[in-house]
Amino acid sequence: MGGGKLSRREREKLRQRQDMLAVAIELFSNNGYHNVSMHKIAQEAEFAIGTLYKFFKNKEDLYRSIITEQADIFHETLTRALEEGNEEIDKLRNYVQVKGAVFMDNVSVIRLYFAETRGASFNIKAGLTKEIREDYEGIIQQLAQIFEAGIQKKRFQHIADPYHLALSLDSLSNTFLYLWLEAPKQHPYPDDPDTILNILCKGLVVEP
Amino acid sequence: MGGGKLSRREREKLRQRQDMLAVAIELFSNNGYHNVSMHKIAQEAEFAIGTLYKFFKNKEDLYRSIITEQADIFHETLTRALEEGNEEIDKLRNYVQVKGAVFMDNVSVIRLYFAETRGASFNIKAGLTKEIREDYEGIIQQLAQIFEAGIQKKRFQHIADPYHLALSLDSLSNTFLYLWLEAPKQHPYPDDPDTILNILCKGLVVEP
Amino acid sequence: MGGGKLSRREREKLRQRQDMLAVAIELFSNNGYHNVSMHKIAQEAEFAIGTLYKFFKNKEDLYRSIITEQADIFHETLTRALEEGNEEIDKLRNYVQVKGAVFMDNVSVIRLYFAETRGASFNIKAGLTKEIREDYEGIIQQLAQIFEAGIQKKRFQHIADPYHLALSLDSLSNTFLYLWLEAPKQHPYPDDPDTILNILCKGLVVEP
Amino acid sequence: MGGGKLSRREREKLRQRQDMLAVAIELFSNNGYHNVSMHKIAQEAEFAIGTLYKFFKNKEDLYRSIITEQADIFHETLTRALEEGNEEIDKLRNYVQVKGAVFMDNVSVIRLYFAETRGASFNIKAGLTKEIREDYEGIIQQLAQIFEAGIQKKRFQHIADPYHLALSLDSLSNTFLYLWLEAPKQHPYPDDPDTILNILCKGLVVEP
DNA sequence: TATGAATGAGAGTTCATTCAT
DNA sequence: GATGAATGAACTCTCATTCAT
Repeated sequence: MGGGKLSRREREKLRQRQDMLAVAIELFSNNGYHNVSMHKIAQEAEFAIGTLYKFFKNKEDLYRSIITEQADIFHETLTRALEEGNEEIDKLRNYVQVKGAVFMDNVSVIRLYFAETRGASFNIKAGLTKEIREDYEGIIQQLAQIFEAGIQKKRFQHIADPYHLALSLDSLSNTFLYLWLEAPKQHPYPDDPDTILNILCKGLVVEP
Repeated sequence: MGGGKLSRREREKLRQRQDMLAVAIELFSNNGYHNVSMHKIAQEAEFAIGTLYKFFKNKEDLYRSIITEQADIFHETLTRALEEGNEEIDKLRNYVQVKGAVFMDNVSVIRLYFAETRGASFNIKAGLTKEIREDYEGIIQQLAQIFEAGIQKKRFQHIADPYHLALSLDSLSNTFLYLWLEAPKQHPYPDDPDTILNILCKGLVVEP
Repeated sequence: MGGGKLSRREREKLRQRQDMLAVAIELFSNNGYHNVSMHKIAQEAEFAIGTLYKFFKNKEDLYRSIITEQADIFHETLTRALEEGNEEIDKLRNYVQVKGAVFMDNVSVIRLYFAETRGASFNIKAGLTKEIREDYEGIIQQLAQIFEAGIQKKRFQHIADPYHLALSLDSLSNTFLYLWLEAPKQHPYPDDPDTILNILCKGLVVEP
Repeated sequence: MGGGKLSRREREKLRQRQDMLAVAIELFSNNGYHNVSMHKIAQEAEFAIGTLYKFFKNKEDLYRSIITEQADIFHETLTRALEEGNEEIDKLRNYVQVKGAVFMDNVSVIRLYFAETRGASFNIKAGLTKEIREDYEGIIQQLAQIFEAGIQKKRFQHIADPYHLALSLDSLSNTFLYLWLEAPKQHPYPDDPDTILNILCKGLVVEP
């Protein structure tokens, strides 16, 4: 992002950190938090165990770093997607499309993300989840407002509570992402966001 | 259910097994697989640890038993719900209603079920999930056939691939179950299945 | 002590506990708390590490058990010694003699005891020491009262504050115990307690 | 001390060494050998860890340096105190007074010193102690000779073996130093050395 | 047959020490 | 010469599993 104002040392450090995180994401994603040891992560990342602990003060901190950093990226990207476009329907299309893109670019991390936002994540430590869920809730609220605005502007029918509609749209896009995740070739995430929106909106949009 | 030919001994054994499973479900559901020890389960169920191992050959086997047996009950119940009613729309209504009922009666187990079918089931051992997913897939296929039939009978608009519609309906009901799970009073699971079906079907059903 | 009302199981357990404590005392005494690992203790006591942790919930608990249990025995024995005899000088003689006997019977443990009551024990955990030091202080107070009584009865000269005299007597007996500890044959702890008492009391006792 | 032939470089080095030692003394004294890391020492002394290792080949060497150098100062000071004064009683008074002064000026170091000469020095490595104990033994011998001379000159009564008297005097002054250490205001180390000497000598000195 | 004491592999974490820069 | 990032042996502690009683 920014200029190149980091010293060689700092750049090197950042790269090491990224390497460790990348390995950890892969392992956690494939095996689950409790089935991955710090030694395993260190080994796969080709660092000594002590080095790993120089970067992350403990296992939970490493996990927390993954989740919060990745969630930040997702949430920011999605928030921005929801702000672009004038028409409500365009914002929704953006959301579906961008969500697909960003998740498909981060396959490994989404399992962890899903686990934290939806699944039975047994709060590796209570509170971790809280922050993320609040961000997630923020997105849903944003979506809900878009639905509400659309309804008020008579663009959408008032077929359900806007908050429910928001959750539903998110849920539907997740469904397609799951499908794709399990068999990417057989079930590609739709290029056209209307494929997903139609399921929700075919009866939603007020025909002009 | 089956005949009545179980000896007193066998009945006693079965009851012990049920007791163990019930305790394990509660513990796993509240704490997660890795945060529950075999000792804890034995203790809470008031059996010796050795006795627990007489019934389940190891921790994974115990977990697998819970998941598969409970999933069987769910799937059977849901399958039956999909067979009742003549009109396709009634079958769907049944599904949404029965699913809500059965899940709300088994709060503890659904977290585990969700974890296995969707989110962060890190395959306690690969293959566990497979069996359940196949059952789950069966339900979805059944649902898909109902949608397809409805479309062919011109009861439903062909707004999307029937398989996608099936997944979507299931996903929407899950969404409402999650909501209820997190705040039962604030977000009751709708009494009227149309609340959920409308989101999907408002534009789906062909107005007569 | 009491009858034999312990079951075979309980007796066995007690014996195991004693074995573990005995090994731990020896190791801690010779090497210091931080230079002895739980594995080492388990190994020397010929138990699995897990068994050791069945008896003591952690390393500190094991150490605490040693110190408090042994200190209890010492303090009780010394307290009783101070209560026997009519004349103050006899009580002091008793103290010096019994202290020598009890310490010489528990060579290993006294290093640990000294470390906790006097030496620079860096409070394996603050508070451990507190309890023991209070017991120790109790002994000193008892001694001080004896000196005070002796002075009031004109048996002793008032050559110093009774509390200081109490500490001094204790300190002098420690000095002889140290000497004996380092070279038992060359520096036997005096059979005759007056050898020690004279250093303090030659000018203390009022000649009749 | 020696000539003045140290180069600026050498003087600088010496000062750095002193700084490191001073920090280490404080930390070891407050926390104990095993609860202080080399990193902590380096950090507090504001040197790089590598620099610390340039001055001391390992942690033990650093500790050994503290103990031996400080002990040297103490022993030299005490030895000189024992050489001043004509009368034996004055030498003893000097000893008690100077020992109090030097210890009270070096509070931090005396805990370590006590640990090494008496209590729970668990031979950070056997042999460390040896050197110090020999020095200490030297002091005690010197004291013993003073007692012996006093006895021969009929200044002191022969109430006990001179060596025992020497140890006893040292022990008594330690007792008062402990007291002061734990509660400086409540238990000041006596200004008048006779407060301590009387406990030992009230009956020792032959009244003229 | 049911029991639960005993086991020990393996987890997370620390820190003395080294050595390339 | 000074630095401090990197190392990995060793520590404390847990818990799934076994087997003699």
